[in-house]
Amino acid sequence: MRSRPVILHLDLDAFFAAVEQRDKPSLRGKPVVVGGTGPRSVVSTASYEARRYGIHSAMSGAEARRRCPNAAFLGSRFGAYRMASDVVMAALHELSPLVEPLSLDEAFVDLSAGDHPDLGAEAVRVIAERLRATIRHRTGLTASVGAGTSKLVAKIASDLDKPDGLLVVPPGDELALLHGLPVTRLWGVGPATAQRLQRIGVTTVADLAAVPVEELVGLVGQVVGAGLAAQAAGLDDRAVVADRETKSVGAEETFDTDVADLARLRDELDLMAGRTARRLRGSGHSGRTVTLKVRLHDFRTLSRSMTLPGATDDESTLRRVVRKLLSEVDVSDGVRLIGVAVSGLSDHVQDELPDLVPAIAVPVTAPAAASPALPEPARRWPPGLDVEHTEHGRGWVQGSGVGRVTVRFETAHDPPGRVRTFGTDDPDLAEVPPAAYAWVQ
DNA sequence: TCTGGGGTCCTAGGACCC
DNA sequence: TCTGGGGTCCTAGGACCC
Repeated sequence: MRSRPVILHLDLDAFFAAVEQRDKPSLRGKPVVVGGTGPRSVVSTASYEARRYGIHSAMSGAEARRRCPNAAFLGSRFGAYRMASDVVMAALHELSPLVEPLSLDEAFVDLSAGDHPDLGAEAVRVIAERLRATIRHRTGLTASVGAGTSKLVAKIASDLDKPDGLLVVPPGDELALLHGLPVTRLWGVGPATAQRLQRIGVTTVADLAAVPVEELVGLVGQVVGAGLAAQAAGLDDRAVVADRETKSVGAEETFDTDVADLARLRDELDLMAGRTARRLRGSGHSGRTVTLKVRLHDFRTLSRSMTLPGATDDESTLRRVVRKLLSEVDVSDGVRLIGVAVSGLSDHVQDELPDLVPAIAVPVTAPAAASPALPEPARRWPPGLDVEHTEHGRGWVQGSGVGRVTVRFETAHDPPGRVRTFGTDDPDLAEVPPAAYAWVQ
């Protein structure tokens, strides 16, 4: 526990959807859903307008469409989100070197490591308001900020005054704040734990605080049990940790329909192994433990792993290991997801000695017959994609189908723009990377 | 048309070593 | 012919988070 409210938690409001509304003026004030466009996809983020229809993160796209068929359903534009996130994280680093990102849109900051003469509640409020204004100016996005004497309190506080809010919890007010909340607001209380707690009559943090630690430990295990007891008592001295090390890297994919064909599964597995290897190399890692993840048609999830004598980031090694692991799983009833992950990471890529990789007997598949002159794949125009037309300029894909693509021509600083329709093979139309947001002076 | 994709952390059992 | 205990590594599964 700190004596002053020096821990900030910042959370960008409806982040992905807010970036879309910022960059697509015609969608401002309207229900926008990012994700949920594919047959088995789920919602990543819903704008506040869409939330009024009951749409929320992790809801299936089908359900979201049922609730609000007229919402704009867009694919993710990670490039744009990443750029906005980088600007926000840079603003946080101006306050303190101790910044711990939790995701693209969330981070803790420990102000006590920064250059601040006064960190009383009122001074912290001023710092946080200035931060929110800076972020609004540089990114066009709103952020909610919570501040308190611990991570626990700061995180809860940022959530209590959302969106576009600020709540500084003065030292001494922590328990009063926590005890009124449902247990599900605490770290580590998901559906399973919430259900167990409910069975012993615990639904609020105040209820939880009345339960002896030993009983909690018996109910949910040593670590979670002790953690819950501490949170209920308002005790949390976890440090803000900058530069957390990556522990694993992987790639996975859910199929539109279940796949039972072994050759097809192996092809998909090769793709996942390739993505994983590229990501490993991109982050300068290599790892020893290779894990295959398989989700069966009935949603049961299996994993098979193998630890190699030495660390690797090599695509063909991953392919061989993961194929071997696949041969240990019965996939004849169909598979809905397949994934590859590498853990046991080393800090940097090592020279791989060939004899470190065990010889693995892999079922040999006939090499694909060299197919002459593959037909040009059809150009894909997912909704939300950034495009540019030689005559009409920049815009985004509003929809596509039956050989046509509809584009709205507008950018962040325009008024809502006009819509035009083109053939999907129009040579004047091209995909472009997301534009950087121009800070308005 | 139920249930993504990127992760982290914990538990429990068995192998193996001292 | 009795039988320990601690530590580490590996594997599989599950809960949880954004």
